[in-house]
Order: sequence, then C-alpha cells, then structure tokens
Amino acid sequence: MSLRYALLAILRVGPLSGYDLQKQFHQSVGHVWHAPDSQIYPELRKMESDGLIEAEEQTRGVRGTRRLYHVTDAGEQAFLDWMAAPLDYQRVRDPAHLRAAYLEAATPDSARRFLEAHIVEWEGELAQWEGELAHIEALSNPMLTRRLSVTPEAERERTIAYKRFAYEGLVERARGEIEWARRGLSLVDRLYP
Amino acid sequence: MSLRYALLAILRVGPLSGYDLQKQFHQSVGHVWHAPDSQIYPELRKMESDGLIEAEEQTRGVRGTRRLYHVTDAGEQAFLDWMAAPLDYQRVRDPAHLRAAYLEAATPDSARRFLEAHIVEWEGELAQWEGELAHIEALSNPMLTRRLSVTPEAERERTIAYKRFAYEGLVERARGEIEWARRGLSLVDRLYP
DNA sequence: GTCTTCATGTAAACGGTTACATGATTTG
DNA sequence: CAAATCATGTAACCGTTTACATGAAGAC
Repeated sequence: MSLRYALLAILRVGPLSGYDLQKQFHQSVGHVWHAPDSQIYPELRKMESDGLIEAEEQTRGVRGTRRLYHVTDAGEQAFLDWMAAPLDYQRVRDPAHLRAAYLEAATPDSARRFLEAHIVEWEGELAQWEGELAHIEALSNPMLTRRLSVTPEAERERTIAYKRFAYEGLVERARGEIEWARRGLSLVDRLYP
Repeated sequence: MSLRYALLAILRVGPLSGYDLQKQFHQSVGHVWHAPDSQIYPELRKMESDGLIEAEEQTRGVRGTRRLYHVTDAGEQAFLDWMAAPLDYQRVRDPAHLRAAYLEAATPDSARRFLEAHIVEWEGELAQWEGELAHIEALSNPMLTRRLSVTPEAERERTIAYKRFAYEGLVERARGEIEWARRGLSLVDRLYP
C-alpha cells in the first residue's frame, strides 16, 4: 500500500490535477512504483475521503471540470509518518529465479529464449533508470527542478543525493540481472555441447 | 500465477500429501516463491479440478485421512508448456527504492533505521540462499537428492547446474542490496555532519 | 495426559490487473 | 473538421494476505 505515499511524494511539491499528477507519476516515481490510471484516480478519491488531500474543482471551458489536488496537513503528516515507520517487506516471489531453478525441464532453445527475454526486460529497465539518473545529474528532470525550487538551499544537496542514490541502486540491480542471465546463456552452451 | 508451477515442480519428483508438499515447499522452492498454507491447499484442489494432479485418499489411523497427490500427464505437459512460454514480468513496485528516493523527508535517524533494516532484511535472505547453495553443492538438499534419484545420469549435471545458477543469482542480488544500503548509510553520515 | 506433529482448510479484505467507457477541449 | 490531448473514471476478476478454525494421531 505504498501507492498513496508515491502519490503524496509528488503532490507535496505542489498542487496538481489527477491528470497532471498521473503524467508526472509515469515519468518519475512510476519507474519505481508502477500504477495504471485506473488505480490512480480512485486512490486519489480515497485519499481525499481520508483527509490526506483536498480538491479544488475548476471549470475548464464551458462544461469540463478538473480537480486540483493539494496535500493537507494530515497528508503531510501521514507522509512523514510513513517515512519514519519501518517498511514492510513482502515475501520473495520471483518467477525468473523460480524458472531458472528448474531449467533442466526446458529445451535448450526455451532456456535460451527465457534468458534472452530476461536480458531484454532488464535492459529496458536499465535504460529507463539510467535516463532518470542522467536527468538527475543534469538537473533536467522536471519534477526534480520543481521540487528544488520549493526546497531551501540546504536541503537541495540531500534531495539530489538521495535521488541519485535510489536510482543508482536500481541501475546496479538491472546490471546484475543482465550479467546473471548472460552467465546463464554461457551455461546453456556448456551444458548442451 | 506461478504458484501452481512451483507446486508442480515439487510434485513432479514424486507423490506427496498436501502436508508433506507444504513442508518441502517451505524448505526449497518457497525461498523463491513464498506462499502460505492457506494458499497451497486450495491451489492443490484447484489444480486437481483442472486435471493437473490427482489425489489418492488414504486413511490415517481410525478416522484421519490424507490426500496423496501425483502429477497427471496433463500436469506434466502444463509444466513443460510453462517452461517453454515467455515469462510475464510484473511492473516494478519497489517500496525500498521508493522511500530511498525521498529520504530527505526523513530525519537522519529514520533514514539510518530504514537502511539498517534493509540490511537486516537482505542478510536474512542471503543467509537462506547461501544455505541452500551450500546444500546444493554438498548434494545434501533432501528435495534435490530425491530429484536426482529419479533423474537419468545425463540430466543430473544440468539439474544441479541450474539450481546453482538460480541461487547464485539470488545471492548476488542480496549482496547488491546490502552493499547499496551500506553506501546509503555512509551517504547519511556525509549529508548530516 | 499433555505436547507436538500431522492434516486440512475457510472467510474476509485488500491491492493490483485488465478491459472498457465517455466526452470535452485544444491544436493543426 | 479531424486528431491529439485533457480529464476521469467503472467493473470484473484474480492472486495474496491475514486471521481464524478444527481435530486426529503419535511421542514422551
């Protein structure tokens, strides 16, 4: 149930409509915590009814409306409380390593396809995260610059440093997965000469 | 929905009761794909009604019964089909890296507690997986030896090699997480002198 | 006769996925 | 006037989590 904290993290920077939030989300924190629109809009409504955020209804054109959300004091506090609370770790459930452990039941071709797909999958993630990291280093991430503009000077270094730290971790994990799968491909070659 | 394949992987070795299966599960494949008993028993019933496994009801004492499950041809085929099919990767949803990216909102103490807990969490996983790896190398894992005893000579090397490969990957990931969190602790020290 | 192990679940709630649905407004 | 974007969801389903429930058989 981290979705609401991911959303709060974005909204804390400044008010946004559900639509804008959703766009920002997919470009920033969505790389770490995926959620489809169909989950975001209802969650915003729930957060509103829980008093964490408030909406200001605006008219758009003649008939259209949009709801501009901002974080309440209770929402800010909820975010800080979450930050101070221990994280609950989910139990491991890893389909790739499950399959890898029983790969002798696959044909060599299937084994190779599986490992190649694993590489493709993690190369995709890697590219995204490296892109984010480059944006962070260059201060060209729009969310981050918006964030820094409302952040006191002394906090800016930390804000950047922690973002860099988080994405570096993801990049390393992706690299690890890719290396592992490459080793798997060599192993398949060795096992079926 | 890999649970049924994790269960099939165990049952393929030989018939087991739900209870024995559940015990084996927690000691082997459960390190990679966690599931509580309350999910295992109903899943076995569903697999039975889907024709993947069949149960032989046995009496135990005067009144007790147990159901001894074995894999059907359809179940064997389903397992092999799954092995040949592409894996569906879930979207990233990583609470630890989510929090790490916004750690400037936490106090230094909270940040440290979070990172220390991350280390503890992954050291636990690491110990389990390294233990498994040692059992694999020493051929002292009970599931694995049962498995090897029904495996033709030529397949044994592969069976062992793939298990080692899978658990090595998990061990490396755990080490990566621990190193990352340690670097995070140094970062906190640097940011709050 | 108590404790451990064997043996097997049910029920409610929750979070996430997938598919679908609708219509207004702005831009070219 | 068509296409892109803005804007916001609903509904059904599925897998997982958590809490609870029960009772027999074997060991000490």
